[in-house]
Amino acid sequence: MTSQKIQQVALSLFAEKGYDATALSEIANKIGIKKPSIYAHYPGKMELFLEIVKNVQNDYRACWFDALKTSANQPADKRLEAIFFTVSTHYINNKDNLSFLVRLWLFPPAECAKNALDSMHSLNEELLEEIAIIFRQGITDKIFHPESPEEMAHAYFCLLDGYLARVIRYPNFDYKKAVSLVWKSFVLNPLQNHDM
Amino acid sequence: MTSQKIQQVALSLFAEKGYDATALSEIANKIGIKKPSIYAHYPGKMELFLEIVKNVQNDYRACWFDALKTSANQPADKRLEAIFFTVSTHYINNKDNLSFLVRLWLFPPAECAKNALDSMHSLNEELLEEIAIIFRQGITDKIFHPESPEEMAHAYFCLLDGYLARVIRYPNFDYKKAVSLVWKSFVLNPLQNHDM
DNA sequence: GTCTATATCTAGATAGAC
DNA sequence: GTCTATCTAGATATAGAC
Repeated sequence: MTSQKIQQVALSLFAEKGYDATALSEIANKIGIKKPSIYAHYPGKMELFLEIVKNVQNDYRACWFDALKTSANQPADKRLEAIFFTVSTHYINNKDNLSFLVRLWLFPPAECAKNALDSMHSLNEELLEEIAIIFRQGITDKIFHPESPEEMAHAYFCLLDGYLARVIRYPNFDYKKAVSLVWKSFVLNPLQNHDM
Repeated sequence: MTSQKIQQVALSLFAEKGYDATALSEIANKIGIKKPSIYAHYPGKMELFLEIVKNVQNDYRACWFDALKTSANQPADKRLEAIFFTVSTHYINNKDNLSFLVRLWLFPPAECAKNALDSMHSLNEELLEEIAIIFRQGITDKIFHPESPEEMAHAYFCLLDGYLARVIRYPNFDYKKAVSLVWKSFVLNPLQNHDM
């Protein structure tokens, strides 16, 4: 279907160059149609963009809740590690989605900045709370030292977000190797495992 | 001087809305002049942008080398902590510079992407190497376990970059408090300090 | 649904008076 | 160095034939 092809090409260009620097004519050229044909599928550029936003956010949420569900029966520390690996691997294999999402989160188009930030914010708060729950459980189970679970969750996201941002700008890095070391550098198990 | 005022307002707008979404007329309006007057100070929009790039990069480099120099007589673990605090504090107090720099690094304007990425890349490689040197020294001094210093440096930047990205999107967060916990979550001293 | 042709708008940039 | 007036290019979007 042409609508899907438009979305796919638009996602890639929006991810690479951003909303403002991407012309509808460029999208049309890449798929071999003329610019006005796009308007048979989407009312306008912003509507096309927001449709992609919706899909990329749904993919993000799906990836997270899959990781949360799949790891549900593991202890807190192993669970956090599994989620880190699952989410980062997902985005190493979907770099367009990764760039689009990070760009949307940090620097949304000025034209829809307020709404985009609201939706990303609530999505992030939701996941932050899920991670805080795991830290809280880990503290109850005496796997972690008793610190603020919310702040530990923030620290967790600092590392994950920093890692994903690096994936964007160091595309030739050996991620499979790096992810282990990055993860090992994060204190997860100070009560039991003092030798790493 | 008017040139300085233009740069200052342009930096703030480029940081907030990005290069493409910022109009010269908007810059002019904010400082109470008309658009063509800008051309008496800069040959064009891109030249103005690149001038700001140069200054923001110089500020970044200066901040880093100041942190490196000031901490030079401390042991490796304390040194890395001091640098983390110095650099993050600098950018918490200069949010325009922070947004501009992160935007430039992750999503430079399509028009100058190749050159901008080249200069940011070499700047980052330079700092990555400085941090790797500190890790290497720490391994020699038996402060750290013997891992790849380069990869440890990458992990260090993952945490720092993730923290700084979070500063952009959670401006009301208590950073002074958070930076300690974020830092404590990073394994620095496994050979000596097993109790954090 | 796709096309050609065109309307409309806005932005960067220039000319030239003061 | 600043202004008014203008040029030009390129973008979104629309009209209407096929």
